[in-house]
Amino acid sequence: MSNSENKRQIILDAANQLFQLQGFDKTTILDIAREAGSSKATIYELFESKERLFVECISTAAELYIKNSLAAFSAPSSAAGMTLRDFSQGFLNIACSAQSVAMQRLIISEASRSEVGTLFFAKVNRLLGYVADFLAALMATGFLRPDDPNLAAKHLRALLEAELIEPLLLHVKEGAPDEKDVIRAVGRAVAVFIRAYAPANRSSEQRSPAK
Amino acid sequence: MSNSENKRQIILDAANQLFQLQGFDKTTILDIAREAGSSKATIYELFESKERLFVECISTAAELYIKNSLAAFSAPSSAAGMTLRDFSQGFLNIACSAQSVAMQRLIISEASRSEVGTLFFAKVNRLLGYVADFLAALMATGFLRPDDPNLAAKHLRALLEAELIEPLLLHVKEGAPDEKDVIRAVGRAVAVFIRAYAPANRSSEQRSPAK
DNA sequence: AACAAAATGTACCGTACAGTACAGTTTTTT
DNA sequence: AAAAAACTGTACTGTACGGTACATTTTGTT
Repeated sequence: MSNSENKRQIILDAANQLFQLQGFDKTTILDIAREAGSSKATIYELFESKERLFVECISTAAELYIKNSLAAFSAPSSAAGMTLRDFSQGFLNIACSAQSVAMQRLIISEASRSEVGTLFFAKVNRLLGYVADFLAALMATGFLRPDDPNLAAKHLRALLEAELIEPLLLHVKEGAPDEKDVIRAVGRAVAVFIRAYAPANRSSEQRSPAK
Repeated sequence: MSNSENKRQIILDAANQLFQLQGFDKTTILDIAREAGSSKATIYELFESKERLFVECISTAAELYIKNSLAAFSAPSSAAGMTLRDFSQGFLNIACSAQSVAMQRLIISEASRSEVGTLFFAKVNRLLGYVADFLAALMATGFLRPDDPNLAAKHLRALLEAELIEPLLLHVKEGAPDEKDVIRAVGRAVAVFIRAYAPANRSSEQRSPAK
């Protein structure tokens, strides 16, 4: 029933949960063992050290974060019905989730001690690369003015995160915001982004690219 | 020579430096005592606990962060020669400094355990309030389109931080970026901001408000 | 049922640190 | 110079945890 691969996954899940809930230092190996219904000895059998276990947790969580954010790009109606809003909505929803916020806090906390910072940075850049490609396409169709798509991607992300992320990261608000609030923030951010990157002659009132 | 107030300040400075360098957990009271040329006993004479000492450090650092960011607003040529760029330049320079980055990392790290998150959030909101007032004035003069100035302030800040902050926070890059790079990032962010918040009829090529 | 492999619980080692107590030393005040 | 105050170094308490070793139990296989 519970072969070695299962145990490993169970321990990873437990560790992930506890790290996100309590941070790296305050989570002990014994905590993880108990949560996983396992033992210290088994954890050290399957993982080299607490640090390696941690890195593996973060790596998995970060990969999930990126993959979920990219979901909009691999939707069936990819080329046609894809809009800026679809991606933005999906991205901000993911970014505001309790999981993602906890992960980001963890990564920032341990960045100076661990390799997780570099690891996450690389994954985020991959994500931004995809966004840049998408924006470049919009520039090619004339929906957006021609400009550096990589810069535009960073600006879009920044605008999306402008309203909701900080209070979560600073633990002023707990739990993901209402879906309604996310949608509204996305609307405001995307509107500003489109105005900023609109072609020179048109400054607003254009919603859908290549519909 | 060294009265009680001096000792207190010396200890605060030492603690501040070590907290920023090593984080809360890895900095011991003995470290701080040694760095301050003092002793554990004296620290516990002057401060209630390690946590209180920490909060006082962060509070001071955060206050300085805000005050420095606001420097542009209290410049002598305030009403007249003040431009969006002046503030933006000053703000991003501060925000990219090793001090500020370390402080932000510390705050995020300890936000779930300590009151520093709420404390910092309040101070940032105060800063954003001033920025919003300034932007409201620009809207009144017609340099910017009328819109929610508080939202505009958040968007401006987000755009300013879009390029340079994350690699610092994630410890991918160390030390403040070149002044030149900061200036360039400010230029790009401000240009995008102005386009986004430009009045409906004009979309670019307008640089100075109320010159 | 018998054997092998995996997993568990416990005890242990070394280390580390917040906070306290205090005796002795230095500095300041009178 | 004497008295008071501030400061220091050290030792101690209590606690905690990463990692290892191992004897015992559970699980899976033939």
